[in-house]
Amino acid sequence: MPELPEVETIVRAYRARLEGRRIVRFVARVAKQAQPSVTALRWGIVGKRIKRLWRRAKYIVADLQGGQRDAAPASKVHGQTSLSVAPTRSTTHGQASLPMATRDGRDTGRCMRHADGHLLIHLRMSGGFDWAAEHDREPPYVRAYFDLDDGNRLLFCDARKFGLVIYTADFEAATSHLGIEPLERGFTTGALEALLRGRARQLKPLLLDQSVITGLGNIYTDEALFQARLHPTRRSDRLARQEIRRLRTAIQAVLRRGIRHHGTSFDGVYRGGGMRKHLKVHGQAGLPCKRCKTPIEALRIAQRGTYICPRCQPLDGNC
DNA sequence: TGGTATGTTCCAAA
DNA sequence: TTTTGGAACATACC
Repeated sequence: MPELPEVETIVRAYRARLEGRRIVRFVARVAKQAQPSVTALRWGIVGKRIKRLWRRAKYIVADLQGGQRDAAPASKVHGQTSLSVAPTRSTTHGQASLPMATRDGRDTGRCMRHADGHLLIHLRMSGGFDWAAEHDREPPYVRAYFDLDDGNRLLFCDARKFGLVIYTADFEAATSHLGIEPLERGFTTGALEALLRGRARQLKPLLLDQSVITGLGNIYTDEALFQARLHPTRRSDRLARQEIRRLRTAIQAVLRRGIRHHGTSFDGVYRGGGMRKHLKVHGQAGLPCKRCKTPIEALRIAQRGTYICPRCQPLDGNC
């Protein structure tokens, strides 16, 4: 389900009911989906208030604020004796200690617990949110949940278990691998030109690379390349300035259109949006191109199903 | 049964 | 060094 428009849609839908709420309990049922660990995540988020809910790339981000003396239920974490030491008066200036392990696994003893910090959630292939109260019985695939101070329970559902729930005290470091936001001011033709000319890669895998441009996934990449009339295997450093301008415009247009329609429903996992019926090439193999009536072709590029109009998106020449 | 799936990461090969 | 291909992750669906 989730590319930028789907994540943005979820953020907008949940913002009003999450901002200002305090997380009073966190349960993870699949340990590997909680990072850096279930214990560290619980320690980082429980007792804190969600100051702001927003999106960075395909991550749902909750800016956290504060923490209570009894915030982390340390003594209730069985088998974690190192956590049985409750936060001391150091919480008065916003920090407490948390045992941490180094990369090679040694316990360094302690590091600082930040009063604030950030909760990041990545939905990967099949993740999504839900409210417990909206069901008589628990819906399927609940992998984690958050109890809030207003009595509500936010569910993190994820059939394929690829999604991630992350706590970080250093947001900059945690997101330093991410590229430019395509809907922000800085995403100019010049900025895109620099990104494209700086490497010699095929367009489609380059657009899917989150360290270059964030938010595009398989569907919106196909749509953007179609709108820009560019073949997905064109080399990034061989586009004319005019083609780069078209590509920038197309990327922003398809993402904004996706947001406007609340994203794209797909394979029954995500049922939110209506963008599906506005797709022009993705998943349309054999159907006539909306622009020139040529049948849409299905290709395999970078191991991803890829859809193009062979006439509108020629490998060389112009449409 | 086999192929495919909206994402990401890691490793090997070119 | 950079880029590409393949596999892996876990599960559902056609």
